[in-house]
Amino acid sequence: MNLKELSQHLNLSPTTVSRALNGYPEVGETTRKRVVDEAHRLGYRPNAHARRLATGRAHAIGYVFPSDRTVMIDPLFSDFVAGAADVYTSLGFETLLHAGGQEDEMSVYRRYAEGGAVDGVVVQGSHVDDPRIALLSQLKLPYIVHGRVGDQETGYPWLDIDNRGAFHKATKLLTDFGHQRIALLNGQEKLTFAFHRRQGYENALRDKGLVVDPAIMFSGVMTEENGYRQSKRILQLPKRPTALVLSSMLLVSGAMRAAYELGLAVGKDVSMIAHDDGLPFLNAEGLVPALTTTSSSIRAAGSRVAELLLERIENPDGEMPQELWGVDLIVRGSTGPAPR
Amino acid sequence: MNLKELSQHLNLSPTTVSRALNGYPEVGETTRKRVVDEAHRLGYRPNAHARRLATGRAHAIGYVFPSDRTVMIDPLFSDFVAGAADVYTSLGFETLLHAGGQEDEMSVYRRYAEGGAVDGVVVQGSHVDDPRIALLSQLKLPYIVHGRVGDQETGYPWLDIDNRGAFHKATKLLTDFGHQRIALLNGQEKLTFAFHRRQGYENALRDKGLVVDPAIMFSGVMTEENGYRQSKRILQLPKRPTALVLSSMLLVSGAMRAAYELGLAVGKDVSMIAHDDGLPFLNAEGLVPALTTTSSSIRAAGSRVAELLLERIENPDGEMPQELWGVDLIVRGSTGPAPR
DNA sequence: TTATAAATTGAAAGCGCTTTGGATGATTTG
DNA sequence: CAAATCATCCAAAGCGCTTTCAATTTATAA
Repeated sequence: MNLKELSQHLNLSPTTVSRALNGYPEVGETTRKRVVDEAHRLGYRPNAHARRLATGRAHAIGYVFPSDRTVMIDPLFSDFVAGAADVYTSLGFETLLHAGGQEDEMSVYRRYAEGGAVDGVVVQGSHVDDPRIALLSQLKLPYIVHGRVGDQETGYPWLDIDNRGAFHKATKLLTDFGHQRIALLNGQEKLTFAFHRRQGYENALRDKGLVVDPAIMFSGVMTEENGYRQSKRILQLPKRPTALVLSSMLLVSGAMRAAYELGLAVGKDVSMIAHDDGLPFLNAEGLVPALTTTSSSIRAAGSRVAELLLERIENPDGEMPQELWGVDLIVRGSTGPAPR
Repeated sequence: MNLKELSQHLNLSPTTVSRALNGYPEVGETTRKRVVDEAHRLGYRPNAHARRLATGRAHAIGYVFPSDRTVMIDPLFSDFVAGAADVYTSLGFETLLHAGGQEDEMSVYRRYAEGGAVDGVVVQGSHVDDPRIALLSQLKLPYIVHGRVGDQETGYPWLDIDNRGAFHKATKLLTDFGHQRIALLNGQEKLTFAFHRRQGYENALRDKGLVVDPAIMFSGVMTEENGYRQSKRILQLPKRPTALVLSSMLLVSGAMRAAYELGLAVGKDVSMIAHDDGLPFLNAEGLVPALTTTSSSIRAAGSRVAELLLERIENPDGEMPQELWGVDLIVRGSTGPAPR
């Protein structure tokens, strides 16, 4: 069943039927109703590709994952995409996923731009020094960045959470509790979010005149195992830290394991505070003691990024969105006064 | 830059250029080279939609997620899709994601089938009684099921791991170690994989004449928190089990936490064995003690499913793929003789 | 009542590609 | 040397939709 057949059924021209279905005003209300009803009755669905070819709009958004496995693998990204897919789906857009393959990320963007496969893309996992932005601007392919490119804030559209502020708050809470030696277990610091978190952490330490000690800092892939290993290493140092700041709930999972094993009571012997992205399978409140967190839903960010991108596609010359989300500090049982 | 322009540059007809680029034999080798080189030089990319309209093939595969959030949310699904996306990408197929929205899953399939948006779909999270299979067969939309529909094995294409066998093996290992009371922490048993795992578990118990006790069995969403809560509940029962069989590494994470908290040594006071889907952020070997697992990479399954689906699209009347993957039992430190 | 504007409808020309059914000239065969 | 075969190439007809432009009908104004 295609447009032509449908229009013959109705004794109308394809033109009119097309207009009726797409809500154009030049068609009488009675005919519109007739058309819509019949289309529904016959289960007519317009051919997506024909429409795209005719309109030049793909009605699709692309997510291309860096070939770097450590990124694709991260459950944060899935949750972020899930939030976005919700939005696209409800607005009739497709969500395209591009992962792996020999073709590199940049050339995928080129193909997207020139082949018209998508109307826009979302850049995830932004690096401190990210070449993708320049390319996309040049390609005139609408895009939005989740995160930021290092400290650059102007000239491109982005949505980010205040990672620096969050980790400043988190660390300050600990110093206010009297902690003097505070460890940091961070993500890969080539990624902007981790870079910012480290800055927040360091600034808070410096505010109190505390030293920044690389021996109690870790930067790497945020797996449970790294959380365990690094915590264990750090908590066995001669000058053991009394608190840990962690970049992910997965790291926490490992860190708690290490603490239990070393016989350290979380919230007493060692305080922990982590950033919680709201991963559905790992709940900060469900831990014992409940975990103090800086908290921000990555899924919500995914949805909002999707909205902003669609607006931007609709109106490319509109204002360039640049949203910085505040992060809540939620104090629970895993943080307490420094032991003496 | 489109086909027409490119062909004018070359003083050839669009026909010849198209053929040269797509590897048809009716074009001279010298011209082909000329065409390919020039196309490359000018950065020509065929318009994806035009090609699709002309060929009638979407060159895309759809993944529609059940509106049930507990499924979309599961990191297993992301890893499964990631594995598949790898394959599609490298073969020039797009991966379409459909999540949420008001449109229900079934009507998305209808739209896909009639609008030609995709060449096929993958059914994930198969239920014991899954209505999707009947619909898809009727729609003549090529598909493949990851998992099975209850005990039905014929009449539809599927790839599954031997969940029943895996959990039989796992439970048998424990009974062979002399365990008499063995708890099960399972996924939602409306999902076939969990249903099968339970069967494997129960059969192994019955083999030894042990009772199946609902009091030490759990079925639900596989989160860390459920792992913790249920293990804690079960390990505090008057007749405490000496071993746990778990359906997911996330459950293990919580279960270990519970064990530590109750002062039970894993591998001695309580044995644990879990199914490991190879999630990259939660490593069974990295636990202490290293976890005994039944192990099977869900990512690899994703890739294989993708391959099978593509073959099926290529050749719809070929043999119907039905693959049952064996599951390895890897014995590590978390299992030991029953304490007396 | 007639000229004019407004509301509806349709014919036809794309969108950029693939593919059928020839053409053309070069090569081989009897 | 004529006939048949090959190797190349091209014109043109779609694929199923949207959209411009024109035609027709109906409502409104003079």
